[in-house]
Amino acid sequence: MTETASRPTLEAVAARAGVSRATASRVVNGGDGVREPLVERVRQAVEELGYVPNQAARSLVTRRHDAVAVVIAEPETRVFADPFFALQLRGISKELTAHDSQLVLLLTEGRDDHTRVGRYLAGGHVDGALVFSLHLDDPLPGLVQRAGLPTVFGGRPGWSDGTRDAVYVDSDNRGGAGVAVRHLLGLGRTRVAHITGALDQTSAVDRLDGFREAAPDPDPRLIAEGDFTPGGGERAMRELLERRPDLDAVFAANDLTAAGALRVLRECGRRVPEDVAVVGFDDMLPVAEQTDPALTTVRQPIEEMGRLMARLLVGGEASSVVLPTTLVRRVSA
Amino acid sequence: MTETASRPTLEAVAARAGVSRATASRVVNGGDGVREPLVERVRQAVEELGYVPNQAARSLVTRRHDAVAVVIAEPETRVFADPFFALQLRGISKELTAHDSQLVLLLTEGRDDHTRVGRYLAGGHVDGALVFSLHLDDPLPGLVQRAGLPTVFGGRPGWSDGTRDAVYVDSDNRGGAGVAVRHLLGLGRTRVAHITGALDQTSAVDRLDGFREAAPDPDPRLIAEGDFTPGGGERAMRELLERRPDLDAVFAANDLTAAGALRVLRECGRRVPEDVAVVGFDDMLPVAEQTDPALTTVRQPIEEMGRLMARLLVGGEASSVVLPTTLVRRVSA
DNA sequence: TCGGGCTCCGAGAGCGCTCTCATCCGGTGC
DNA sequence: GCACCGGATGAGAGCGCTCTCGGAGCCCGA
Repeated sequence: MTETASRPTLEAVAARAGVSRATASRVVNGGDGVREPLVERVRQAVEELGYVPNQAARSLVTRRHDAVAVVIAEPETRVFADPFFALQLRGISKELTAHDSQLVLLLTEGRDDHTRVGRYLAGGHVDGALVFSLHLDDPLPGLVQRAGLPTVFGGRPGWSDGTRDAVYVDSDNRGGAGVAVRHLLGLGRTRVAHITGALDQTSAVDRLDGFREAAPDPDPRLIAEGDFTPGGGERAMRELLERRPDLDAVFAANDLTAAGALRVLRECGRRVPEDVAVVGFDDMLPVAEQTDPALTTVRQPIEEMGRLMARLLVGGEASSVVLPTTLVRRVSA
Repeated sequence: MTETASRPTLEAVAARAGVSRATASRVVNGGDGVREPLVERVRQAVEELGYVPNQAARSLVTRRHDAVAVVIAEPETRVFADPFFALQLRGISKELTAHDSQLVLLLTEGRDDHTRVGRYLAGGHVDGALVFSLHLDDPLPGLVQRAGLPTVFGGRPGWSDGTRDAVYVDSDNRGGAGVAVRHLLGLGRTRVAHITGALDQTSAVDRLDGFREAAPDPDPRLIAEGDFTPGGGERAMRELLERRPDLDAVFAANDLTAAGALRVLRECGRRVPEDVAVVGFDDMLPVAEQTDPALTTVRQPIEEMGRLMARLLVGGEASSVVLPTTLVRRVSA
C-alpha cells in the first residue's frame, strides 16, 4: 500500500517555468512579491505537471500540519446510538474545511488506547485537538493537556487534574433544564419528576442541578437515575411511577430517555400530555419528531457547537463558550 | 495554533546514548542488528528525553503515512440520522488502530468539495482511501480512482467511469431481500409489498431486485418508493394502503423506513403482525428493538464491514467481498 | 552621471529522518 | 599467521520543501 507514482516536485515545476525553486514556492504559496509574467509561467507549469505540494516536506519545515485531531472517548457502544457526535463532527468538518485543515479522527475504547492517543498527540502530527470527554474520571483530558497541544473540549470536562482552565464549548445544560421545568410549572404541574442521564457525565450532572434548582417539589423520590438510553428511560420511568404514582410531569435528561419514558407511560395507561407532561433534551430530530406524541424538548445547537469548537481551536481563542438552549414546543408538554 | 515546544530530535537521542544517529534510528525502528547494550542505552535515552519521532520527516523519506482517508459523501443530512456510518467508522477505526494507521475523515457536501477531496487524495497525504459512495451518479469514485490511490469502497459503487473493477465491501442486499420475502411467504402471506430505499443508491436497487425476484405478486402497485427515512416510509405506506388495501405484508428497505410504515399501519388500524407482517433491513438496534411491535429484520454486519474494508485496504487485497445477511426474528413478522 | 533605495529573484542552508555504503571489528579456515 | 568473511556501526547523502539573505536590476533625485 505504498505510494508508487512519483509526483512532480517543486524543482520540476521551477525548471519547466524557467525560474528558481524559491520563486516557484512563492507562487505556489500565494505569489506575493513575484511579477505577473513569472507568476503566470509558474502557474502554468503547475497545471501542466499536475503538481501538488508534498505536505510532509512542507510540515517538516513549517511545523504546521493543517490538521487537527478529534478525540472521541467511547467506552460504551451507546455513543453511536444517538447522532450527537455525528452532528458535531459535521460542524467541525465544515469549519475545518473552511480553514483548509484536515480532521484526524481518533476513537478510543478502553485504557490502553489512551496511551496510544497520548503518544499520537504528543507526536506532533496535528496542530491541535478537539476532545470529547465523556466521563468525569476520564484521564484523557489530563493526558491531552500534558501533550501541550492547543485543545478545546466538547462539553465541560470534569474537574480532574489540570483541566480547571480548559477551554470548552458546552450548551447551557443547567439553564436548559431550568427552562424545561419552568415550562412544566407554567402548565400547572406541581409534581415534576426527573430522569437523569448517566451521572458520570457533566452534562447529566448539570441538567440535574438545573432541575433541582427549579423543581417545585424537592422529594428525592421524584428523581430516578437513567443513562441517556431508551432502556434506561423505561426503567427509570417505572421506578418513578411506583415511587410517586401521583407525578404529573417528567423532565428527561435527553430525547432518547424521554422516548423510553413515553413508552412506559403509554403502557401504564397514562395519557401524555393530559395526565403526565413530558419534556426531553437535545431536540434530536429523528427522535423528537417521531415519538408519539411528538416531544417537547430543549434544543441545543449541536452542529453549531462542533463548528464553534473548531473555530476556537484554529482561531487560538482562550475562553470557553456556553451556548444557549431553546425550548421547542410540540405535543408532549 | 503553531506548535511551540521544540521536541527532542533523533540527533539528541543519539548524542545522549553516545551512538550515531543511524544506530539510534535502528533502535527506534525495532532495533534489529544492534547489539543489546547499545539498544538498551538508546532506549533509555529515548525514555529520558521523551523522544517521539517526527512523522513528517519520516514520511518525507519513507513515502508512507500510516494514514488512510475515509471519504463520506454526504449531500443529505439524512446520512447522520441513522448510526450506520458511525458503526462502520468504528469498525474501520478498530482495524486501523491495530495496524498503527490513522483515520483522516473527509466529509463532503456538494460538488466543489469533490475537487477539494480529489486534491487531497492526490496530494499524497494518505496511503489509501475508503470511500462511501452513496449515489449512482456520484463523480467521487472516478475521481478517487484517478488519484491513483489504493481504494476500497463501502457498498457497491455505481457503474460510472472506471469503477468497474473497483474493490468494495458490501452486504448481500439482494440475497437479504430474498430471505425477507421468503420469510413472509413462509408465514402464508401472498400479497407482499415493498417500500424501496433511495433508488439512486445501489443498496436500494439491489434490495429491490431481490424483492422482485422473490415476490409472489409482481403487481407494480405493491412497490412504493421511499428514501430510507421514517418520513419516506410513512408516505410510501399510505400510498401502498391506498393502492392495494388488501396487502398482508411489507418488506421495507431499512429499519427506519419500517418504523415509519409501522406508525402508519397502526394509525390505520391494521394490526402488526396479524393483519400485516413487516420486515425491515439493517438490524439497527436502537431502532429495531424499540419499534412497536419489535421489528423482524435482516441484519447486516455493519461494524464488520467497516473492519473488513480497512483490512482489505491495508492488506492490499484485490477482490471485493459481499458479506452474508441473516434474518432476525422479532415480533413484527 | 552617480549613489541610494527599492523591488524581485536565486542560491543555499537547513527541517528530522532513513538508508546506502564504507569502515571497522572479531572470528574463522587454511 | 594471513586472507577472508560477516555482522555491527557510523558517515553522509538525500527526501521536498521553506525561508533567509545577498545580489541584481531598476528608478529616482541630486
